[in-house]
Amino acid sequence: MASATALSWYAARGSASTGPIDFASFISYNGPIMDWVYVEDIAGHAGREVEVRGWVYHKRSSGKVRFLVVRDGTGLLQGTMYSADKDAPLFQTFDALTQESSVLVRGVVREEKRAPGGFELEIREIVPVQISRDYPITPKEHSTPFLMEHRHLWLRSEKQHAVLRVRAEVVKAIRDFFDGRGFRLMDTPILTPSACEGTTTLFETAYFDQKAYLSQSGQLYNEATAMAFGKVYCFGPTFRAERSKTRKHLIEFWMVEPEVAFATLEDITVLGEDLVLFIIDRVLTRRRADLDILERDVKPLERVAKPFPRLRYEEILPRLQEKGSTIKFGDDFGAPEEALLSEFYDVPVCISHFPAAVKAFYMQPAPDRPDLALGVDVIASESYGEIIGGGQRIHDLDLLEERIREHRLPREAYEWYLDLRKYGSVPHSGFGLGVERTVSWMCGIKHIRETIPFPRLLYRIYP
RNA sequence: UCCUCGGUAGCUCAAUCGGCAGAGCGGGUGGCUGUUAACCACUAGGUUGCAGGUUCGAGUCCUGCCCGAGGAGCCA
Repeated sequence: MASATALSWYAARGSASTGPIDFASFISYNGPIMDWVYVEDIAGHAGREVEVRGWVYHKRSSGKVRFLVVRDGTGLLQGTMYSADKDAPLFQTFDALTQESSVLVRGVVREEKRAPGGFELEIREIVPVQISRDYPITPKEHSTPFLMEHRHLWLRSEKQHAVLRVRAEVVKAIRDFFDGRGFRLMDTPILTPSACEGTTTLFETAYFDQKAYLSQSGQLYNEATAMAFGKVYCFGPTFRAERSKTRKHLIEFWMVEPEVAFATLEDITVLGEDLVLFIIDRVLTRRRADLDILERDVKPLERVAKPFPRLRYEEILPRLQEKGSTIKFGDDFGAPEEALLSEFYDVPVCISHFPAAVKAFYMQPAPDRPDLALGVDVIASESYGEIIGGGQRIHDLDLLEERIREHRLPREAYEWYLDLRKYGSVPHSGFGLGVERTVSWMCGIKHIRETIPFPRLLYRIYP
C-alpha cells in the first residue's frame, strides 16, 4: 500500500499540474517504497507491477497505441499503452507530457524483443511531477557550442552518460590500484603559497592579506608525505592558467600523482605501465556496454601489454627527423611529434632521458649524462597524447640548491622542500596521470571537454 | 598570445553577380494499433552578432568591435 500512497500523493496534485510542488507532503511520506524500481534492475521484475520514477526521454504515438520512453538515470525504459478511446484519461495525461518532464510511471514489466533494452512496461498509470516547457536539446543534431552552453542539460543524454560512467570507473580503478598496493592517500593542498615548478602560469587568489595560488601539482608536498609514509598518492583537481586552446587541455583537470621513496626511474616506469594496464582492464571488463554506445573500437586497448616500448629521447629523435619533424636536440615534443609516434607504434610508448634544460628544476640528472634528465613520459596510442609525466627527483641537497638558484626561484619558499634533502634524503620518484586524457583515450572521443561533467576551458566557465 | 574559419527562425543549415529571407527539425492543431531521430497534413515563428560606411538597393561589399570553433605554443 505504501507505493500507492506515493502515487496518490502525486496524483492529488492533478495530472498536468505545473504549479509549485508540495515537497512538505512528500517528505512526510515515510512508508516503505516497495515497488520503486530502477531501470537497470528491471530484468529482475518481469511479470510484476512496478513504479519507475524518471524523466520523459521520448514519446511517440500512432493512433490507438502510444510509446513513452522514460529515463531514470540508470537506463531507458519504453512504456506502452493501448486504447480504442483516444480521449481516455491515460492518453490525455500522455499527450500533456513533454520532453524531460518528470514522471512517475506504474505498469507491468514484460519481456519484449521489439523494445530497446529487451524489456517494456505496460503502463497502467502516469503521474506527472512537473511538466517541462521548451526543453532546448531536441533529438536532432546540435553544435558543440550550443551543447556546451547547455552542459547542465546535455549531461542527460545517453552518450554523455556513457563517457561519465567510464570516467567514474577510471577513478575507481585508480583508487583500487593504489589502495591495493599499499599506497596511502595523501590529500595535498589546493591553495599554495608559491609555484610548484615556477614555469607554468598559476591562478592567483587572495589568502586574506597574502597572495596564494591554486595548485598545479601536488608533487612537492607528495615528496614530503612519501618520506613520511614510504609510498603515497594524491588525487584531486589541478589548475593551470595557461591559455591553451586545444582538444587535449582543460584549465581545471584531475590528476593522480603517486610518489615512492627509494624508487628509481625504472621502478616508477613499471608502476605507470601497471596502472595503465589496470585501468584498461577495468574499463574493458566493467564498462563494455558504454564503449559500445560510444562505438569505441576496443582492439587498440586490448593489444596494450607489458612492457611498453621504451625509448630514450636521443633514440627517437633521428626517427622523427627522418619523418619530416623539425625537432632538434633540446626541443621538447610537440603535437606533430606525438602524432608521428602514433605512426611508429600502435601501443603506448615510454620516452625517457630528456634534455635537462627543457625539464623541471627538480629532475634528477642521468648519472653518466648530466645534460639528460631522468624523466619519463607515457604517450598514449592513437594520438591521445601524453597521459603520464614523471621521473626521478633530485635527492642531493647541494644539487637541488644549485638548481633553485639557476631557475631563479625564491629560496625561502623552498626551505621546507630542501629540508627533505637534509633529513634522511633518499632517491625517490613519482609521476602524474591525467584523468581526462585517459578517459578520452578509453572512450575514443577526440575532445577532452566531454570527459568531465563541467569542463573549465579557455574563455568558458559557464555553466 | 598567434594563425585560420565562422555568427541568418528555439536548433541545424541554405539564400547564385549586391535585387521579394527559405528548408528540415523542434513547438502548436488534426490523423494513424508496434513506434525506434516514427510517419502524413496544416500552422505559428526573423533587430541576418553589434556599431558605422559604400550603394537606388546590403544576409551578401568595406572598417572597427564582440562572441564562438579549429590549430599552434605550453603541459597531464
